[in-house]
Amino acid sequence: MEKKSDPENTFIEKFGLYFESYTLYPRIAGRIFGYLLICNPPHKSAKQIAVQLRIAKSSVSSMMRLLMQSRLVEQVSIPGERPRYYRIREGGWGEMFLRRLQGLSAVRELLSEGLELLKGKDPMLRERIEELDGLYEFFENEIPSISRRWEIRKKKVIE
Amino acid sequence: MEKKSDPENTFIEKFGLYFESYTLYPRIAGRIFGYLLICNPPHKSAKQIAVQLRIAKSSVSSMMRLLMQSRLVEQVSIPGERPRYYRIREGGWGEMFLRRLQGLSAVRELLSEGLELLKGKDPMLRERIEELDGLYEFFENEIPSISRRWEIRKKKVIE
DNA sequence: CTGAAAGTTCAGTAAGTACTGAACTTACAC
DNA sequence: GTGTAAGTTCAGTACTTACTGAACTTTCAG
Repeated sequence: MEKKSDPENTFIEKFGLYFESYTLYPRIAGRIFGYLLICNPPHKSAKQIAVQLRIAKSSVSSMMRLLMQSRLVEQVSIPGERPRYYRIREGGWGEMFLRRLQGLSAVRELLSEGLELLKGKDPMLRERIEELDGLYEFFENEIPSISRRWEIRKKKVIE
Repeated sequence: MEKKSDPENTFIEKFGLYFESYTLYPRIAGRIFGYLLICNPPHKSAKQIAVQLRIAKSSVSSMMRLLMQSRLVEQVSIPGERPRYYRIREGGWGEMFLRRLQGLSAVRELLSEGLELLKGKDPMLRERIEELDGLYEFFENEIPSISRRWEIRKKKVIE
């Protein structure tokens, strides 16, 4: 009988909670990702994951789809072995991170609708929204140089 | 009888949904914030908000507490008038935005627990986590210069 | 081919949270 | 001071989403 609160499980549970609040994916997806971060070997089958985390294989199935779609996880096939294995996809998290940063300024479209509503009224009334919009405009402009520096830094690490 | 889908309400509802998914506050808090972004005059009492948005005054009360705590909204008092009024607090959103960026790298602590678990094992196994940690380390280092540029840009707008 | 394991789908339930309404406390205009 | 409106609290309900289990389809080792 396996303990439920060994360091591995503690890490997995914490990561699940983190994942839930930062990525808006279900906790269970985060547990799986957390497990794939620390398991040995680094690839596991759906069955192994279900058994290890004590979750339904249907949950594993749908979470795997989710993690594959978001390109955080990839499949590995092993010759002569029937099940497919899953492992963390290199660079996947970084790509998602950047995608999220880029997505942040999507709110500007909504804000312009707000400005539209105040058209013709006292310009002072528009300042509330313009301040907010200015922030996202600024941030939008920051992204390209951030990603450029990130690419450079990645290369340096490889060398 | 007031229409439910005039442009104001559409904006408020959209903003509520946006708020919910990006700030992790309840949708109703976003509706209130959205209303305070477009209302005229820009300050409203709890009662006015409750009536306008057709929500319980208890909800307004607790959401106001939330919005005040996060410093997105501030109170205004008007002499000879009993109710307190609320309005968008200048700079509040930007401060929250920065706080969130700064908070992002909190995950590094968790990641170091993960590395701990792989101590003594094949160094290759650690790469999954180190890559992730490297991303947050990079981003952490970016924040100061981003906030510096944001401060500069804010000053320029005032001039 | 074929049986058995791998993998998917989906209806139903559990769990968590947002929101309300009613009962209450507080504050101030008179 | 006092009555009334402002404002708070909280138990309960409604709503949403996560997760499961069972029934199903697919895949492949033998």
